[in-house]
Amino acid sequence: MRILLIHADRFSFRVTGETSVAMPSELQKASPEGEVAECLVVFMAAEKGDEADIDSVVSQVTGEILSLAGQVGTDHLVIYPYAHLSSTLSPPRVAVRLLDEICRHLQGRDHLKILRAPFGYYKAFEIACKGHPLSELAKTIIPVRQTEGSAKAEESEALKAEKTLKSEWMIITPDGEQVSAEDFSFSTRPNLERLFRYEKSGTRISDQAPPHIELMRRMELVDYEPGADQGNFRWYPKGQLMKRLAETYVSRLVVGHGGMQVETPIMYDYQHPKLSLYLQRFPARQYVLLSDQKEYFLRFAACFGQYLIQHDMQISHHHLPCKLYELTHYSFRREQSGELAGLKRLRTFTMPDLHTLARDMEQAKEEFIRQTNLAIQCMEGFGLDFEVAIRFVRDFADQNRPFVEELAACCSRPTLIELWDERFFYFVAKLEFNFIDALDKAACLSTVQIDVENTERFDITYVDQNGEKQHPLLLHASISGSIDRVLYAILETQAMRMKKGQKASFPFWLAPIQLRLIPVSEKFNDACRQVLEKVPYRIDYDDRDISMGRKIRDAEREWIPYILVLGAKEVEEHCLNVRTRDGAQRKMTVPELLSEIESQMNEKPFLELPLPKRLSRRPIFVG
RNA sequence: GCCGGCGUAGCUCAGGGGUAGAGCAACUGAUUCGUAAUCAGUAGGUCGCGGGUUCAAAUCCCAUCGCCGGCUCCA
Repeated sequence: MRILLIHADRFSFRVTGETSVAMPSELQKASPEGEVAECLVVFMAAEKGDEADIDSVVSQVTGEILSLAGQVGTDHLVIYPYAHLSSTLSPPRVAVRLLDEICRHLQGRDHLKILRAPFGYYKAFEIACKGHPLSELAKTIIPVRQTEGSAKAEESEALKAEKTLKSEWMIITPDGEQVSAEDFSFSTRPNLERLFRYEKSGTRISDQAPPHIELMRRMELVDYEPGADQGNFRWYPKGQLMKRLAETYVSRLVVGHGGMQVETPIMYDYQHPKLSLYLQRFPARQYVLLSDQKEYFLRFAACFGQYLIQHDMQISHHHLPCKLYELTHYSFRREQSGELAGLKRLRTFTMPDLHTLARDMEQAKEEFIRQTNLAIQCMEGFGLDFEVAIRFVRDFADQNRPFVEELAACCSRPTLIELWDERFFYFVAKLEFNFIDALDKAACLSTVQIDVENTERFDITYVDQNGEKQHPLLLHASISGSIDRVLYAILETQAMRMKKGQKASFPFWLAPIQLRLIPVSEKFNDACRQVLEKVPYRIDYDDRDISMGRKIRDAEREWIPYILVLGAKEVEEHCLNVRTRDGAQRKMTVPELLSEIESQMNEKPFLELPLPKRLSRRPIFVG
């Protein structure tokens, strides 16, 4: 940071216009004009690199100012952002933060009178420099990298709070019985015990890579992309198909539940007064994008976009509960590099995000239960097993016993409860469905939360029976959790089955290839083509010039649910020889086969195969 | 982000200061096949990228990127 200090007999300024980095919030913190008699004027410009250690820059700058003010004997200070002091300016966000901090520190000295000029505006000024030896001083302040102990000083309030946060762990059974988690007999719920130990101590033991990583590549679903930032994957046709199917399924569930689907921007103004307040609770966890001079952050969920819509909506009590839904394609979280893990944790991911405005706590609880049931239905559709954890602020749980018991009952399994003495976050209740993977590690999928803070912060209101504006309660829900993570859970589930010696398989509606025709020899290619036309599912045929045994093997390794072998016998008898994942072979007609499949689709979405139907025409994406 | 391990052909991996290796896949040919791998041949590599040491580096050293694990973290 560069500073220029001038001891003056007189100083005045006034704002004349906005620059490209103007932000309205500055005008609330600083005056648009001002005039002082005898004073010390501090011109300053934040430079690139200052963000490496804000605290050190602030303490050095305030040190310089206080020392000079003492020497020249003045109590009047003018803090004046002046970009022209440097040719390597910091981002505006950093500059404003430095200004704020410096002013805050100086204001701590009661005797000082401080006048602050706004950042980001053109200003006219007049100055009368005293001209004595100490009256002019220019300095360059360089951040001192702090030692490791204090490097975490930037830690946000919320994170600090979480560290000191004490919690109690309970288990509640579906019939409402509650015991301390330490005393609960986990013998029938080994995964619940794993979740509890994992949540309580946070340590894990593993020396292997999660098995879904090999599977996602071998099955040609998803892969790393070395040309992108870490945690940004490439999706091959089969993976992209499964992803779209999963997305379609979840979106249909939510819209069926009353969610009004919207789409909101993926990037937001870093200086937006309301958003930046929210962001400060969780610093340095998002991608920042520089466009022209302005900075934007990439959303980490649909919250912002939906808050901003809800703020502008006209909502009466007749409209509640009011639900906005978005499939956030994409959400971005700049996780630490060491935290990334295959499809389990990405930096760019897709997540369904539902926000429900509720009139009062009764309505919020009602919706909470409905959305929990929807999440259960969703997990069943994906064929996923899960363990339930619910976190409450203790007072809320005490005052809402019947609700807690009803929740436990509708989860119909023993549920882990965490009780917090105080509320440090925006929610009073948070339900999670946790998946336990092949390495006994937990990952959160579905979640439902009651938010008691953000409708006020973002000024979201509805008009009640008396015509008065009220802040509603807000429910956050992700019915499936991240779609990428759903795929991780499906693959891990299959890896666990294989470990037990069982055959892996996808739910029929999600299988990229649902049926494969295998001609006994080239002579039957035509017959295959005829069957192909009669089957309205994702069906292909293996016309490669290789042995039949080999074709069977390849189809089995792709986990294809139905393998149809076609030779002289079948053509003659007008039937199909159907091989299924259980190894059985059955003779069936096409209509018989179709009616069996119909029930397996179970009213789930269907999408066409985005690949050539002839295997001989299909390129190879991975080894 | 920190600590540790790894990076050689499209894939899985061997080699370890002096001519770059295998299996599978690909390609060509033979084969026309009855329920988890038909046979033969051909082609394929700046040994992650960048520096350094050396007569000589895939090999040793430094730096960097990526992957995996642990810590931390997951609004």
